[in-house]
Amino acid sequence: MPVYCDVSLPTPLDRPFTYLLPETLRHRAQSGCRILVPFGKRTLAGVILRTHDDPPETAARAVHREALRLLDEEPVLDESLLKLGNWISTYYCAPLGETLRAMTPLASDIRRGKVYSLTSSGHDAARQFHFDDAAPDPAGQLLRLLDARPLTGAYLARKVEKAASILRALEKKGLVESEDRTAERHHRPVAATEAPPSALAPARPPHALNAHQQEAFDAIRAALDAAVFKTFLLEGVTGSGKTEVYLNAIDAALARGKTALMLVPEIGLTPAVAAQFYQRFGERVAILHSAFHDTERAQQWRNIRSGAAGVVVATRSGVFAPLRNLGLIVVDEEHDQSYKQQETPRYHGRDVAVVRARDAGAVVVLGSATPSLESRYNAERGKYTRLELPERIERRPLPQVELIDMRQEFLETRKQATFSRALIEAVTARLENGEQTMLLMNRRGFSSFAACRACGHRIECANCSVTLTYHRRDRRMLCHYCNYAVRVPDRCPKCDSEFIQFLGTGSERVEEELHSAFPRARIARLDRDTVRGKRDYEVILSGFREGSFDILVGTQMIAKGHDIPNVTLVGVVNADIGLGLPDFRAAERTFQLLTQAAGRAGRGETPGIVLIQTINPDHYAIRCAAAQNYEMFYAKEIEFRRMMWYPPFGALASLVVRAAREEDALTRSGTLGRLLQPPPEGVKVLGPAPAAVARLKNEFRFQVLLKATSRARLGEILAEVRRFAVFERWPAASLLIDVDPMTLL
DNA sequence: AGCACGCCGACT
DNA sequence: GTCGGCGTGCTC
Repeated sequence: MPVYCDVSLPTPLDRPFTYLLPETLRHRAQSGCRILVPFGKRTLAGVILRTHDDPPETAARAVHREALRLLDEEPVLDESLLKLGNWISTYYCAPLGETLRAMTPLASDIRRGKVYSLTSSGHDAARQFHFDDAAPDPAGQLLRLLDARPLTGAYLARKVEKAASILRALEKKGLVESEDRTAERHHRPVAATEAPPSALAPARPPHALNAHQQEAFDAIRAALDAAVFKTFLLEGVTGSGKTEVYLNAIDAALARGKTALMLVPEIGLTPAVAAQFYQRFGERVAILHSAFHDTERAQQWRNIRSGAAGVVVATRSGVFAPLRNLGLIVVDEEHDQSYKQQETPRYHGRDVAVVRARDAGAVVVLGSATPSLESRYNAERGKYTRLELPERIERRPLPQVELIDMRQEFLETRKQATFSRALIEAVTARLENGEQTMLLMNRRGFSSFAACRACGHRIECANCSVTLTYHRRDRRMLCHYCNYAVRVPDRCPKCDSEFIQFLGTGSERVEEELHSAFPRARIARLDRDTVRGKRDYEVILSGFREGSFDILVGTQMIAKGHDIPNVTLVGVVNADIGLGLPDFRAAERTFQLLTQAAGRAGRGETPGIVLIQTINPDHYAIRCAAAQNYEMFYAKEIEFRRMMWYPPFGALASLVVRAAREEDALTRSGTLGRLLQPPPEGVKVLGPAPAAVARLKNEFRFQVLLKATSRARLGEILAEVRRFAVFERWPAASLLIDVDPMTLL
């Protein structure tokens, strides 16, 4: 009977701690179970790494304290998931404890009692209090805390005085909602709201596959038969029917007694997508989504764990779903940025999926119309097997794309207009024919900054080195990084001039201009400002699908994977946003966005057209997207990456040194720079230099980029850097390490 | 990271 | 005379 257990705790201290097991727990504690332990003055939940009888080291004066309570009777992380956690922790330079915590979705089992969160109007209200330190109003304080994440009543009571009564008032006003987690530990049936909508109706018969789909599916089926690890890159143009191939592959996995996992981008997991899976697989489907309440997630998790659900559809963190006997992992839209976690552990869901499948001997299908350079390069080197769907289903044509040179438009009209004459004409025609239009404007707000005509001063955020965006609906200038808000100025805060100019059009303004240009059109907008709650997105989109609107304007949200047959026109208002960003992926992202947006047109019977407005009509990302030619783009971009040592060549990591005091950030990044000078063998070092956003949420940031010839070499250097930071007693949060960064901000 | 302890300036 | 600033040190 083991007497001790080694526990990994969610602290930056990157080592396990040993606890004495009380007798009642000795026969029940297993590795992979969560356990409650005392840690200093606090009580923390950690994951048991192993149980053992090893006596404490005589040299160490360690006195093992006693563990308090076992949270799981059965491991929440089995051997293979613990192993995966170790891999993530090493590869992404994240402490194991924090990694394991990110892998277990059952937070609610620990946090019991009432949990409060903001409603969408609560989030709106919270903005007005942000960083408004002059008025330490307790209601504002609560809103501010909850704006970041849901919190327990107990925690809030400790932080804010009279929290309980204020929360009750806020709840009545509809700003706050609460969830009671007392019934948590009882097993309950799946929440009724998420039940299969028509699972009981006669299940939808599978569509017949066309020749290309069949060929792709046959290859996947053969791999499933062989039951060995293999990764496919399914490259299918927009509208080519990738989903049908996935569904067949999942079917085939189930038929072989295996389970299947499908990952989709954050925004892609809509009730409509869920319904598709329920129709095909009925109650065997579990859905994991970060937008669900903890209770819902916990229930789905148990369905998977118990084996009741053999098909899992999930967003990023679903890659840790407790499936046993895993046969297939599908990663849809594998190029999508939302697969990269933007906090510790900064893992890439797609890459973790491949590693998990490798260990499980499972088959992976990565699907996209615009594969990431990494995946396509892997396919080229034979690491992945390429499958192609070069045609749309039912031989529908790809939409016809036309570039509109907005410089020329200006010369001819002498007007700085948002919409070109051609776009106006095309929208008018759609309105007359009862067809629908989607307009992409990939920037939120009304105008992206306000500047003084007299002195040139720009209204900036008090906490970040960025300009504030004018949001007309809120009647405020907002920071898109920290939510700082100020009233819209009518005079320049610097020189008191009254000539304030609002520059840079955003989606809110495009909507407004559409109303003026087409007074009778029914217009909806889809962006982070109109989509606050988890339902808004689907409500707007299904309204559009059902024909309640003629025009849908929005940010990149509208570009993702929807299939709306009556859309025959896609307009890109400004294709140049993002091209100028100081990021080596700027061209790739622009190409992907434009191609995906273009792919929304002409998915029904009537062919579609796409109009792309740009002032860079010669830029290769825009030209290739207009030609809908991935090959051409890849050929060009891969050469750029090769020349510059950027991914997929070598391995990239971003180090960001941050501190509240500029001096601290400067000296530490300077020290780091000197440590990496001269550059170690096989490594290129860029920086230190001010980060793209040099100040963020009141912290100063300096960045160092490491480009290494090999993964192993990068790992060694990063380990050295971490040892150095610990030795120098830098605060754990002052050094951010991002391995395989997706963005350099 | 939290959370303690510990030593120097502006308040009732 | 206290409250409270954040520097330093520890967590089985």
